[in-house]
Amino acid sequence: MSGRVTLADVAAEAGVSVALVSIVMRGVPGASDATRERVRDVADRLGYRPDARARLLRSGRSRLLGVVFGVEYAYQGELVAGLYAAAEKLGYEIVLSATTPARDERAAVADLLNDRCEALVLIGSQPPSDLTGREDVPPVVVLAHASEVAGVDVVRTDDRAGLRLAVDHLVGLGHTRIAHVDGGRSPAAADRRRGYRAAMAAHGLRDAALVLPGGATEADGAAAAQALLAADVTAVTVFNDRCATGVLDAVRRAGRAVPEGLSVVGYDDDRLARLSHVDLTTVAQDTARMTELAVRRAVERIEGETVTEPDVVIPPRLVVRGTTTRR
Amino acid sequence: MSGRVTLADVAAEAGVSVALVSIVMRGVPGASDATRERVRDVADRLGYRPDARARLLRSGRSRLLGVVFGVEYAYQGELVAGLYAAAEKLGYEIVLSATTPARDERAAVADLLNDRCEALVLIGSQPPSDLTGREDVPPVVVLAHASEVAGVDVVRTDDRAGLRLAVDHLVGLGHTRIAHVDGGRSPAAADRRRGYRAAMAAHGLRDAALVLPGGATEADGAAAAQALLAADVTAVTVFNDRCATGVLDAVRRAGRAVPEGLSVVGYDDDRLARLSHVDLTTVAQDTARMTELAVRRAVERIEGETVTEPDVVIPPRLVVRGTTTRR
DNA sequence: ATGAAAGCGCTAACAA
DNA sequence: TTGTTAGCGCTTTCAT
Repeated sequence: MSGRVTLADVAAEAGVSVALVSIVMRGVPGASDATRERVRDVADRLGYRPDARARLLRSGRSRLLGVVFGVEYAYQGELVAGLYAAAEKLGYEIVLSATTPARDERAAVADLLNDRCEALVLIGSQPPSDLTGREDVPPVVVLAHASEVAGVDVVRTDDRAGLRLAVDHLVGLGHTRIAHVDGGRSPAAADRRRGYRAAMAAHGLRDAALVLPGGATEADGAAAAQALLAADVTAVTVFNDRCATGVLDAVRRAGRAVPEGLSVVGYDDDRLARLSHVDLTTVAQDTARMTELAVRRAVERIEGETVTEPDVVIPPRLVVRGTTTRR
Repeated sequence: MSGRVTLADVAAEAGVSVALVSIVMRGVPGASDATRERVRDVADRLGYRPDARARLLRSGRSRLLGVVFGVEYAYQGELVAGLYAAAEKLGYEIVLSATTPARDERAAVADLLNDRCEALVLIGSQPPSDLTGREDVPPVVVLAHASEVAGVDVVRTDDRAGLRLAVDHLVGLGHTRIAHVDGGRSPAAADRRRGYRAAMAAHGLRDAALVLPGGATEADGAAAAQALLAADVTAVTVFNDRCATGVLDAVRRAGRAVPEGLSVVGYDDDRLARLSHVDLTTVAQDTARMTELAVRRAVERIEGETVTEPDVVIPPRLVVRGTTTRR
């Protein structure tokens, strides 16, 4: 069995009180260096591991940050990795709770709540109704997309600006007939679609705007490619890189060259886009900065600091690669 | 704050003892239906959530299954989803601990151990040395690849048989010059490579066997494509579907048609392979069955049942799609 | 069917 | 610097 060795065991073996061992294990002041070393030795030898639960129970705090994410989305994985790093720096621990096709965000959140997380970070989902209205609920930070839900913090990329960047780039290359493949019900889809429309309008291209139904995955992109080929366009902005990859592949297989016959811009700059054989022009989100800020915000809320701006918006960055060209 | 409502609060409000509320909340016998209903009502109204930690602390058991997985691998995500489902059926809870580029399996496992998980399921990694030799360590189940580590259970697909299936299929189509793109340091790579070699030998093609260095991602596959094009082969088996996708794309962009100029077989049957525009012939692992068996095995160990076969091997299944053809 | 009391492993006051 | 004590929220005897 795991964790059979308790503080008391270590204390007995080292010939000191449990309180002293506790002090040593936590690394707080209040023990002599000699004792410290001896206790550490004994603990190591016995294979002592602090019982996270007992510790939290007593201290009244968990220092736990709950993270809800979709286990099938690689880009969300990158965010999770960033959250781990950021949390560690601030002395908090990450508790993961995945959504799956059979497990919705409500279930994911419930687990986190039972674990007494001090704040929740939501990636790729909106706060379920459990989290709103109730009084005894921890602070919530929505990461990487906007949220209309009242009382939650948001850390996100300026997706409108992102699409503005994409459209500007394409217009700069001489394109005017530019379509947009939509993200469907994905939380960030609406913002990106609006950004596309606004950018087109800003270039006097309001009437040329064309939004095609899409989604968040390669299959959605491949499906959208048919409509895209039928439409009279020379360029397209796509909801995200996964979807763009699908577009790319289907378009090429239909015999239309990219970028010569069609310029394609993705979104996210995920691993996929950077692959040399994909080499996708895309809008990059500053993942490291976003995760850092999300954790910082969560901690600010936990520690009761006053937050002036609940909606933190990070500027995106255009990464020009090989799927766009002058028309 | 979360979880401010305690058993005692509910008890006071309902006018009963905490012990009775505990009985009701756990759904065990020992309370009248009337009381049961009243207590439940009060608990709901107060928004009571049992404190997982306190509960575990006292009961001595956690009913927690720790899962280590790589957050960037979609296929592992499918396994995680299956584990959630299987664990729920048996009344266990899943605790996720991700490995990331900055967080190795040792760190991931340490967290799980501190959480007092009663068993560990490892996907995509081998047990770190912390887990071996020590006495006070929970049972470990390695999922989806073989392990040489003593004392751990393994639930995996018969990868040798999987490659046998792939090679048989290609030979049946008339191919004899068949290469294999390797999985590099991935835990399952060695087995698949050996399976490939054995299958080639079985067809009298030992001398035609050609193993090319690859890896687990699209980029690795794209890189391997160069060597593949230079080699005099008409077909290739690839370590996994992600890598195969990279191969596919790079090969086609080099002007070689698939399957006409090169037949390609992947491995995993992940979402990627099923996409209509990828349509990859591949070896499918029975994900649902594997996760089910992994959880079952973990629970058997926890409950001290005698296990006769520590290495559970599931047969793979060939899924013929559009990337293979007669030569 | 219900309640009182002990204690899980730990931390936090406080005392020595 | 070190030890003593109380108690976190819950489950588990054991009474009633």
